[in-house]
Amino acid sequence: MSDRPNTDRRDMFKAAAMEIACQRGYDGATIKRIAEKCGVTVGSIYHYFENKEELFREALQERTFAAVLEKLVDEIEDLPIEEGLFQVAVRFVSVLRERINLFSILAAESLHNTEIGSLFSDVSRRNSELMKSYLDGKIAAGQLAPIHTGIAVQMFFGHFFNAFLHKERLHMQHLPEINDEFIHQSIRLILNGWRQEDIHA
Amino acid sequence: MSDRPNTDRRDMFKAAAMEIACQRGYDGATIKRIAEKCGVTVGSIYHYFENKEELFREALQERTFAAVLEKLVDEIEDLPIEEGLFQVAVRFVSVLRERINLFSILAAESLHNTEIGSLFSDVSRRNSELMKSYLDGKIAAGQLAPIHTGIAVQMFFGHFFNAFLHKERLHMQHLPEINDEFIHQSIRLILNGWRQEDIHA
Amino acid sequence: MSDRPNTDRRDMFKAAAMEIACQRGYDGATIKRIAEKCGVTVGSIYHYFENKEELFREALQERTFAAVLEKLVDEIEDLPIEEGLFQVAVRFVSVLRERINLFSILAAESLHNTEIGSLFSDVSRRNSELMKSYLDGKIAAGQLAPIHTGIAVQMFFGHFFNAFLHKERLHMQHLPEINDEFIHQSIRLILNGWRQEDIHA
Amino acid sequence: MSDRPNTDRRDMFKAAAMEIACQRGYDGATIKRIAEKCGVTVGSIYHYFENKEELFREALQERTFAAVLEKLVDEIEDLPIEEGLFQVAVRFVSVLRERINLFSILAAESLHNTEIGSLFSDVSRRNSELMKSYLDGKIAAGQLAPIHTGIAVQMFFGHFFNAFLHKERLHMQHLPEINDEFIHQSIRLILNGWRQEDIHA
DNA sequence: AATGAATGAGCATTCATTCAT
DNA sequence: GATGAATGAATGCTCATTCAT
Repeated sequence: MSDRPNTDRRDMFKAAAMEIACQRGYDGATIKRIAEKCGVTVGSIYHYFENKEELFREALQERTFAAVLEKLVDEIEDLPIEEGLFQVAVRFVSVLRERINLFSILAAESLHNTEIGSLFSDVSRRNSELMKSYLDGKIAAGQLAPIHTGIAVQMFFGHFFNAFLHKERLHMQHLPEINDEFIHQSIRLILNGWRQEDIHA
Repeated sequence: MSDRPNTDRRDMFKAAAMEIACQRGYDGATIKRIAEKCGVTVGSIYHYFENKEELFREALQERTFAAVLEKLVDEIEDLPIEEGLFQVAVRFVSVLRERINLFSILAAESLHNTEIGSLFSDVSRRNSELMKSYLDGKIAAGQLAPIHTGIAVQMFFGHFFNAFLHKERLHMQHLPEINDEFIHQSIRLILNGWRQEDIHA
Repeated sequence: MSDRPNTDRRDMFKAAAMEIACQRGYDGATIKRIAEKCGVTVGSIYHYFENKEELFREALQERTFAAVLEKLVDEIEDLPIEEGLFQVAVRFVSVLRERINLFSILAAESLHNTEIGSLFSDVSRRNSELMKSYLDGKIAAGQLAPIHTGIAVQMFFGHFFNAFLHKERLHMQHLPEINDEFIHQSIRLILNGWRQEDIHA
Repeated sequence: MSDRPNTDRRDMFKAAAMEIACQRGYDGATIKRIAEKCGVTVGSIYHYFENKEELFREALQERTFAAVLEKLVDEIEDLPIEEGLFQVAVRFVSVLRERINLFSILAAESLHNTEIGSLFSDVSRRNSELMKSYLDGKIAAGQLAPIHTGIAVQMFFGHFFNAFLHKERLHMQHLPEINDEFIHQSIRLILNGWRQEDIHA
């Protein structure tokens, strides 16, 4: 009836692919390992996906942050910026945590896999735009200094993405835990800057 | 003269390994490809390196940023912070640009290669510590607000690393160019914060 | 029907492995040669066996003498010792002859392959124990002198194993043929000893 | 002055080859490993030996038991047989122990290396003949029963060779230690036989 | 005499993919 | 839908041997 039958089965494969690729990389996520994790044979996967690349492209595409951000931007519209940024950061980190698999692969593979690279680029752009328009609104409303929002957004997401990857994926022990306290301090740093005040006076 | 003679040859292999790995990942940088690029046979590489891992470990280890930062920290000691941070950022970006191969592999492989992961972690820690002690000095001197330097350093390097990777490695076209202007604006953003306040008035 | 399906195919590989290893040793029995002998490609063997070691371990394990000896010991219980020992020796030699491949590998590889070595050791122990309990029974029944059965068993199997290997595997032409006459004389030698005494008069 | 210069150096290589081959087999005794053990480079060995086979052939040839046995046979001529056989066995075992390397390789490689096989065969024949003539003398002197000395000699050496290899090379723990007691018991078994008869009364 | 660099063939193993059943 | 068998190419690595220096 449909050309994409048995969605459950496809999803199972995608989930398994993500999980394994997270631990062993794209090359390490062999079709055999994915099949074994799902309790089927190798050939079976080829019944659902043309090839390995299709499996991964689909799995990655349907697991991005942009969808979450879209809703979120509306919800925080009326909060004070500090609170709004906090909400976004919290959700961002929680999505990273949930979908650590996806982002690991995205980060790692996009560096030498054109297709995944452009997918990453698209996701990144959508996020940037949503966030920029939020910040531009705040500037227009006089709640934020007239900063370069392009750079600001990059700094915002980049900071949390980096911090998360290094702490929770690479387990760098010299780094602070990524919790509410960390997020609060980060945002305060972002908002207030590092400069010693009377200096600014 | 040394127990690791014929440094030239070893260097050639390391450079080739970096270059190929940058384009095709660690797994994609096969010994055969490295050998071909150097115009020798596979076995020849094993005359110089115990195995693939040794080749990469050495190549990566001797291409980190920490050495550069060490000298730099002394040089900028007496500059105003804004200028000091600018110098560090400029040098950081220029090293990234020079050694884009290294950092691509580091970023990509450390996610699922324990050895490279811990190497990355070490490098990261050394950088953090150097920069933190610089910032702590500035705080003690009253030139910087008493911020959480751990987070600040992460934000600083993380921002430029991310921006660079996304722009110059992944070629995300919606992002601004990484030039002096970008660095200046980024640092001003960092120092002043985003907040709209009488403070800034 | 079983978790190790397609027994025929597995058996084919094991048989080929034995045959080649007999002629060229364990190291000389490459997977490629085994595959070629079976008319398949290399990868195909790995569909049936985890690795080379598993292939050989299984092949060897199912070709030991202990199983034969187990039955035989019951059958010869009531025969006179000379006849009983003759039966065992005849069967032992005939199994050696049948499975010359196996024993060659066992003998050769166990000297520098731990796994095969311990397999050989196990087989050897099982044989020893079966034979010892047979001899102990005979001693208890007063049909045999109260000898050190451990050494006796070693001497018994050792003699026929050695004689066989040297004559039929290494083709040492100065040695007598291994036939019924040889076995009879060997057993008479074993039972009566070499000593010249009025005893034998 | 000679076409085989620098005997010391050649001997060093042979000894190293034996030692390594004993632990890892003929194939495992690579030229590189032999060179490393001797503190020279690979190419150096080829200065002394045409190839690997020549190195091993020579090493094996000059390390047999026959020379020892030749002298021994004279010395024991006048001892009672039991004592004579004990002396031979003791010396045989001690030579095995000393040259365990050689005999391991001989036993292992002769099974699939024609050249080594025929070398082993020669050594075996020389030993057999010496021992047979000793036994034949004893029979003629009426000190030994008129046994088939060909088989007897095979049994004698075969037993100790087997026992030694299995116990001290393969470390089969269920087997008795190879010591004077073991040798004594073995010889008594050989001389008196196993049969329980009024004969022995 | 010795070195060190190089080679080419070979090895065990893995993998994405195909396809008859 | 699913399986299991098969393939062919590739991978990291090893080895005996050669040879200019």
